[in-house]
Amino acid sequence: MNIFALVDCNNFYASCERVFNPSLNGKPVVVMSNNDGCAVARSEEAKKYVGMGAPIFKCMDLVRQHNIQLFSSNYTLYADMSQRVQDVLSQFTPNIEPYSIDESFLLLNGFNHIDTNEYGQEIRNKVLKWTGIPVSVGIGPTKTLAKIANKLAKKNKMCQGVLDITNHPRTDDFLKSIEVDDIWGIGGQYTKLLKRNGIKTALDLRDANETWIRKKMTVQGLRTVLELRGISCIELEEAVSDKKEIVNSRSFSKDVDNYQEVSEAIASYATRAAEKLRIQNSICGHISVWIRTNGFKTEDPQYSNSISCKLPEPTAYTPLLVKYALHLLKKIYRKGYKYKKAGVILMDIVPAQNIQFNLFTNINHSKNQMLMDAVDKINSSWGSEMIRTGASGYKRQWSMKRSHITPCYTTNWKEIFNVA
DNA sequence: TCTGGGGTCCTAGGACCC
DNA sequence: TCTGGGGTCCTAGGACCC
Repeated sequence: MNIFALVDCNNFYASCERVFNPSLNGKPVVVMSNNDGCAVARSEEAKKYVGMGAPIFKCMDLVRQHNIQLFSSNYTLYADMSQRVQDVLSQFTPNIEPYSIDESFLLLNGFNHIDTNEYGQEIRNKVLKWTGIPVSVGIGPTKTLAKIANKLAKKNKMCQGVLDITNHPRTDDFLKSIEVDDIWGIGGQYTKLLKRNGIKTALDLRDANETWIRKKMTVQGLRTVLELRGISCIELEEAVSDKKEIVNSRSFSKDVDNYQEVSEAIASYATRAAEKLRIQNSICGHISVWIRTNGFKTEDPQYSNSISCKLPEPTAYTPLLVKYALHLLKKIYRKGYKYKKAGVILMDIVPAQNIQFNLFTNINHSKNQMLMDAVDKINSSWGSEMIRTGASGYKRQWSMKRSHITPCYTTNWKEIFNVA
């Protein structure tokens, strides 16, 4: 039998900000999404005032009233802190899967001789001591059950942040206390479907009819049911796999009503997507571009469209990808709308060594490659977009708003010590 | 004034081929 | 009056995750 542990950082982004500013301890802290749009992380103290995903501009009264500390998100900092947490976790087992920026699955097979609750406490204490980040640990025989155990460990003060529900005499009570929408794999649509059919808790779902579930919720739903029964269907994925699709998209900080600015944004997004593509040493064969107006402004005329094309040969060469992205944008751009959001998607991604040169194009691949290597090196040491294509603009008034950003404490000493 | 961004998997249905 | 069937590939869209 497998033993999975899910280690989840508590209120991760808010906790990261606190590590470098301990005066925030005990105070309500909220970290905002890009453009300082909505709440994406809240300290315990802030949870009663600001909902998850709540638009911040609608909460400003409460923010002032309770002196809630607001932060723009700083993903450079959070990614580095995430790596530190993983480094600590990897001391506890060789089998580890970083699942998201704030969660990791650990496989504890063969650890039968130890008390898993104690081991969980050790993990918790060491991560806190070495990184400053508080975590919760849930343990169970499947990933889905480990997720549930983690939820219960967070909810229940008595657990002190750790709960193992493997062969627990109160398993049925535990499952009964979990609503279906709190189960990993059950989102809004399936919750509606299940509740309509009298399936309200994890216990109900565990005991549901397999055939019905398969028919209504595909094999993925069936897997969830089996996992609730303790049958492990979702394995640990230790190898970090290459992305099959790379997306770069942003909302603009203001409405944009001219082609020039939208095209700067698209060029800039294509540039960033191409960088990510090269980081995993891949090339792409398809590119897609989309734009849309602000759906919240129902009084404005709305437009949204997307378009994609196959590239003459797979590439990771920024100038070429920018050229195609702009070519596609021209086809879907319509005058007379106020645009709010746009994106570039790279698809048909394969390893760079799989390149099949097109006999009918005349491209100097090794020269292009050397140029991209040089640009990537410079940008990674001197800051992203230090070198960029002219098409991505100079003034860039559309670019993201981040009014409450903290320094990249762990990765940029120049910034911290204010060196020019 | 102000409402995030980046991914994966599965299925149905159309296109196309023999 | 009569108008095939089966396989495969691709894409769009829907569901989910953090």
